[in-house]
Amino acid sequence: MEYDFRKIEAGWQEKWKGSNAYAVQHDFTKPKYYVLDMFPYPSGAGLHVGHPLGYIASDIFSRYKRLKGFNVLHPMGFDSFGLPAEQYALETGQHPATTTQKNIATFKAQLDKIGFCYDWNREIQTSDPAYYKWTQWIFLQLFNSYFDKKENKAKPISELISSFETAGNGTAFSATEWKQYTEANKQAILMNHRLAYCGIGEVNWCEVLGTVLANDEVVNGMSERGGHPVVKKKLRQWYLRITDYADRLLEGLDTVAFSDAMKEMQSNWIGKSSGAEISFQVQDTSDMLTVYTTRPDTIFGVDFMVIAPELDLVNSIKSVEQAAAVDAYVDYVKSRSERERMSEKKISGCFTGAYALNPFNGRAIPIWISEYVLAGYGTGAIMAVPCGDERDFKFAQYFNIPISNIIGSHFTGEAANATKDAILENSGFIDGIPMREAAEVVINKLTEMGIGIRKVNYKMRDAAFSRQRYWGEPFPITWKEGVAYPLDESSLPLVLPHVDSYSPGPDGQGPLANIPEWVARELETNTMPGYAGSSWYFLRYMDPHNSETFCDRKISDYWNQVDLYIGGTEHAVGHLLYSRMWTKVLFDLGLIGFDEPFKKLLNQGMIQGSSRFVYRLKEDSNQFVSAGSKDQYDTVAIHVDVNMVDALELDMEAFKKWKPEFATAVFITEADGKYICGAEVEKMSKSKFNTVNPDELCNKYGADTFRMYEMFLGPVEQSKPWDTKGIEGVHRFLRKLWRLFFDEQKGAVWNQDKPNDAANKILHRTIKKIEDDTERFSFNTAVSSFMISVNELTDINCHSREILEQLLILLTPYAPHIAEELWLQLGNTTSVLDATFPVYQANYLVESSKEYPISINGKLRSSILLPLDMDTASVESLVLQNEVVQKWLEGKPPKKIIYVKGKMVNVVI
RNA sequence: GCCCAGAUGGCGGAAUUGGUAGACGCAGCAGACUCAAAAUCUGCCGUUCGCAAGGAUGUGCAGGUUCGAUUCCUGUUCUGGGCACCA
Repeated sequence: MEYDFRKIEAGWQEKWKGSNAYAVQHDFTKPKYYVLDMFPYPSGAGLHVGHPLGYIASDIFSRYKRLKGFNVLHPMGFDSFGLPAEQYALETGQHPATTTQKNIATFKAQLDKIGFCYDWNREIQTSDPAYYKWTQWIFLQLFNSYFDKKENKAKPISELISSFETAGNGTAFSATEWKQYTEANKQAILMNHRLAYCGIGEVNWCEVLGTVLANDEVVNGMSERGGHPVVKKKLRQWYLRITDYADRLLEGLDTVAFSDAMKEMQSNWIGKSSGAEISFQVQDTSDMLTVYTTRPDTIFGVDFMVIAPELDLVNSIKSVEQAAAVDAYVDYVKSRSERERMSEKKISGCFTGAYALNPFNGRAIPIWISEYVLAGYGTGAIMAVPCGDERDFKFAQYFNIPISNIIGSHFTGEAANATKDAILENSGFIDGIPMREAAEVVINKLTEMGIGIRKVNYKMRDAAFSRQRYWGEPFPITWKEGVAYPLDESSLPLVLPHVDSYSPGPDGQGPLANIPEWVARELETNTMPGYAGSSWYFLRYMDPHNSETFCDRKISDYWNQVDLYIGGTEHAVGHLLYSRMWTKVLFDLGLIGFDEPFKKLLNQGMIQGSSRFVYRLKEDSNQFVSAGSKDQYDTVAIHVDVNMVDALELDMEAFKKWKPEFATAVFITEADGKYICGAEVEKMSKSKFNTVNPDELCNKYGADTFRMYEMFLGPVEQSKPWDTKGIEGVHRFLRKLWRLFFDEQKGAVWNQDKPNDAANKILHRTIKKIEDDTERFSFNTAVSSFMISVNELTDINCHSREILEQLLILLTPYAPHIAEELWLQLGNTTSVLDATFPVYQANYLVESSKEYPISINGKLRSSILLPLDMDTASVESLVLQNEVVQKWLEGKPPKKIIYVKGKMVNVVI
């Protein structure tokens, strides 16, 4: 009987489906475990081998926890709103809903082939009205809430209104004044408090295309489609007040098991700093220039000011002489994306002709504009201290601005020194004070003078929450006379209407602005961004069909936090921060019982593509030269489909058949007649012809082989290029495992023999290793220890059912199909999915002696077998008697002997 | 530019707490079985000197700490991810 994996896998997938083997019950008496993957965006390209890496890891862990007796929730769904579907609709006229459904069907078929244990009854799709009804509902909760800074939590906005009605807001208006305000006025004030609010933001605007572009669609300041100029345009936008949660998002990091790198990325993104906001009088005007600085102690070292070119202040302070230069520079900056501005190495800027006055000595400080100062951070203006800040120093040098020194010998004039350890010089009233103490003194003085305050600042900005797009959740908002009103909850979902054209609406509005009925109802024409649906989807899986509420509180109390969340680091600061914020809001409003969504986060690495190239001669487009001699010609590298290249050797016949233009290709080969391709690691993408389809591998080798091979590639967290070579080895392993049970000629070879000590030792060592490795997500080493144990059981000719049965349970999470089949063949009547994970027994692994490595001066020279319980003196004397040691000692006594019990011996001479 | 991560044989990787570098697998080489092939099995397999025994050298690069460093520290190079409208 042979290992017919195709029959076995198809058969079991069918049976498991039929028996609802993966249906999850709300058995509140069982301990729960929630394993979640970041759900995919169902792109038209289908699944490639990079997607399943994390899914396989989570599937293994889910199945492992199930064997360990947990009630495991392991759902899957689709993040099905998004730009590519809309783009595709623009190009082909097909409705995004249609193409999205088609793509989802493909994804599901592909996922099912790999044998995942999803409970598809719980599938969610963010573009399904039954789902986004609740996305809209949560948006309304955000809209109807404000952040109470005293209590550091969200509350219903009605509470804020009643406090305005009874006590005003304390400073700006009284209760009486509030009551006299017009409705529009009241709403405008409330808008400043809502967690979801409207404001003005800048977008990438392309006049020619008449549309707003994503950063992705802008290349070098031009639109990707058509290459038209892109400028920034101010538009009304929705925002989420995530900055109010900055501190809690920071503190929450201490309560979750994310990698240190992940925590650091998030905390850098939030970018909390403390310092002061200082207002400088602009010379000969009544204007004040307010800067944010973390170093108020350096105020006497300020040699110039830099303000963001887009600030309105620029226009009011620029001098007549500088006006033309300033306007030209502002125009230049308008054409630059924020990314370009931040990564520009070339120094640029323009003097405004205006001066600010140092409040302590009245010194006139020139005010410049430069693209490296961004309007969105701090006050959009900085005080530049070239002796203490590298960028300021370079700027001063470049523009020949004289540099003052306030830190004495700490500043050489060659480079800035950001030290905080200097004693201040040339610093007026803080002369002679250590910098660390001076900050405090300066802030107090500024506060006294009424021109400065202590200020905590965050780099993080409020999250832009609207898109001028069609394929997203409509906002449940109507506009009446410029005031936004929420729709009644009972009218949800506000269904995305059908459109005939996906072209943008007038004045940068989205396609919804083209629908007369929509506009007539004064509905918001923006839609929500891609991350709206993904900010709370982990909750909906718990209670996916509830039509009364987004998720029943009793149910969310049971399933609680996601115990293990698996996904890529590319979501480090986007999705993860947004979903953490939403969770905190829902918690504050009492809708759920926990305020961090993900207890443990595992980041899977990205599987990159390994591209292959042929080199076409520039002078003759029909000739292709092998990589070995390409330098002798003038060539163009062309991507070729990796599936027709064996390692680096091109299948020349397949290449000729690949595209008609290559049918008569002529090859300049290596001396042995082979055509060798060039190789490069790049992102896996259809356009680079480096994608490998999991379906084909499942067909050829089976899902179990594919699963184990993906794990065997290396640590899940690590990024690596895909290479199909090597999958044979894993397949061979499964066949070898099969042969422990069945012989092709003889049939069953497994027996009821009592296992010997050697077999038990192999089994129990494997139990321990698989359990340890699985717990620490070291799936690659787990696969390797399966290989080792099968090799060893084969070597000792062990076919004992008692051993093999336990091994199958261990293998179930990794290779469920073959495990279930062999389990059945051994005569079991229940599914191996519900078996109990074996318990490791230490007594089989007790050793009494160890082969110790013997080093001389740290270099391995020999080894000696020693009893583990031997005392140090005896060990040392035995080691010294060893002839290799004696040879190295040359009769002299050793300087030192280091004996680490159970590890090694090192003789120092 | 800024933030984060990574680098070990021909290749993917192992070494879990500073203690035998290269487990396991791929590729390769030699052999067994076979009419032949496939499948399977056995042996070899970092580099280098040596007939061998054995030695030297070796974890991106340059230093340092230590009896001992792939592991810790400093600097540096390259590669990957993110940088707020791709998801």
